[in-house]
Amino acid sequence: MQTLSTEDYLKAIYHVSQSSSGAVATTSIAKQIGAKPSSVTDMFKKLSYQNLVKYQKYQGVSLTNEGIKTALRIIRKHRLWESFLVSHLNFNWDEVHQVAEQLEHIQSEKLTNELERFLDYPTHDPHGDPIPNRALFMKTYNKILLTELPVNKEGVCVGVKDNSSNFLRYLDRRQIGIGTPLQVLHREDFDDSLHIQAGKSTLMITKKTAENIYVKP
Amino acid sequence: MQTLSTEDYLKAIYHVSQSSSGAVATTSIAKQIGAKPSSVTDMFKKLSYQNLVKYQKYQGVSLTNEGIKTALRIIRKHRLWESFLVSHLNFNWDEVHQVAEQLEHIQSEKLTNELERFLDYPTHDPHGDPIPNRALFMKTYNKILLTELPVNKEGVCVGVKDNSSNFLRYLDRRQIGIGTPLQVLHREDFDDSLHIQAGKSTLMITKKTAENIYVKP
DNA sequence: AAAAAAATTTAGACCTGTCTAAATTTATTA
DNA sequence: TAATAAATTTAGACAGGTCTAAATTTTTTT
Repeated sequence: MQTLSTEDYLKAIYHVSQSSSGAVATTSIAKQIGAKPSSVTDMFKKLSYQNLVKYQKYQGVSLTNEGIKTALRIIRKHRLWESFLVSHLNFNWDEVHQVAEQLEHIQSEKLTNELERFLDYPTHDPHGDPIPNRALFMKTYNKILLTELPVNKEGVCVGVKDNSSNFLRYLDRRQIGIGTPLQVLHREDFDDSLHIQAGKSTLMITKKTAENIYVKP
Repeated sequence: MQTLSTEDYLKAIYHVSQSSSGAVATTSIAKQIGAKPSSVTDMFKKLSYQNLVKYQKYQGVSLTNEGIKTALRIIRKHRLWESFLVSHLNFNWDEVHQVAEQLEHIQSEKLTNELERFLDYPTHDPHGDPIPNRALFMKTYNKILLTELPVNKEGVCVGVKDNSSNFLRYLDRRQIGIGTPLQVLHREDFDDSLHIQAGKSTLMITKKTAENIYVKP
């Protein structure tokens, strides 16, 4: 049984390790958690003692199998709750994160599994991220960044990289969401901006925006 | 903004003060919370410093208006979540308490209010306890203990005093629940046991059982 | 490869909430 | 009412998680 804090660290380590290769550095977790590197070192030692991470001084950490399982259990809960908030409690996709950060720590297998059933076994959360099932397995389809979609090839928005409220609300205003058909009409060499077809409207987006949208070709 | 612990204490103080008159004693809270009296004293000082309770050395505590409001906000969440667990997640009324103890600490007004809307503004939880509304007001109808119901007078079960799993499952087996029509057919002088009509069946219950069932005449 | 910069760890401190053991106050009983 | 019992508080300690400041190691740059 983990404390709130160890759960937060395991999740952070999992996420950082997904988006980079090799061991996870102290500083990267400090940034993610919002703590000082010295605090992170302390926690690395505790997690190592519990066999949730492999830790070598000055070399960062990597999750053990047990650590991965614990992280996935938390991510499962986080994403199920996000789905619930959007589908039944009138939350917008930019509002769910903060609340799900709290709900993900609730300990009750029955609650988690019944919530999953109630939601009819969703496979993806409101941001397009896959939800681990009861066996902690998740289906990840091969998605690419919108910047990598060849010109004129048709795709569908299946996720976002940046989950900030700012970005998500910006997408709302542009009427881009999960499931929106996307197509790159023209790539501007000068500043890498893109002219795209999004649903029924055409619009211009910057490289930075395109780098945060996942599409399935 | 309160910590988990202060919220637990406020709720405990509220409950104890409801079922007894005058100031709330250190020991009674120690029992309720499962902590040592010395710890309770420490917490009383902290709560007093925050103006959530009035505290006089050796004289126990009483909630301030602010303390009452905070306690009711937690009780509101607790009872809404219990209702949700029973009505949508297949929990039995004896299983909800432990999980609701966790969920009641989630901080999000929107979540609470949307949950209330989703449940269609319930006024009572699965144990018959009233749910404070958004303004923290709750309807309490005048209920009496089954022991106080005159012989042959018809009543309806509207709540239970003992919320333990043991007792609730016992009632399940006897097919007594919220809404069940109850009538005392005969009171046995020898041991105060009662012959009662419960729905369509007649059965015998002890005084101790009857003392934990609330009825509306 | 030496010097400088960046990352990481250690040492010592603090805060919250808890505990035990001892001291004090209040309540009960003889 | 004096003695005893019960309740309460104080004092000092500890564990978890955090911090700052200083020391150490690794990485980068010249």
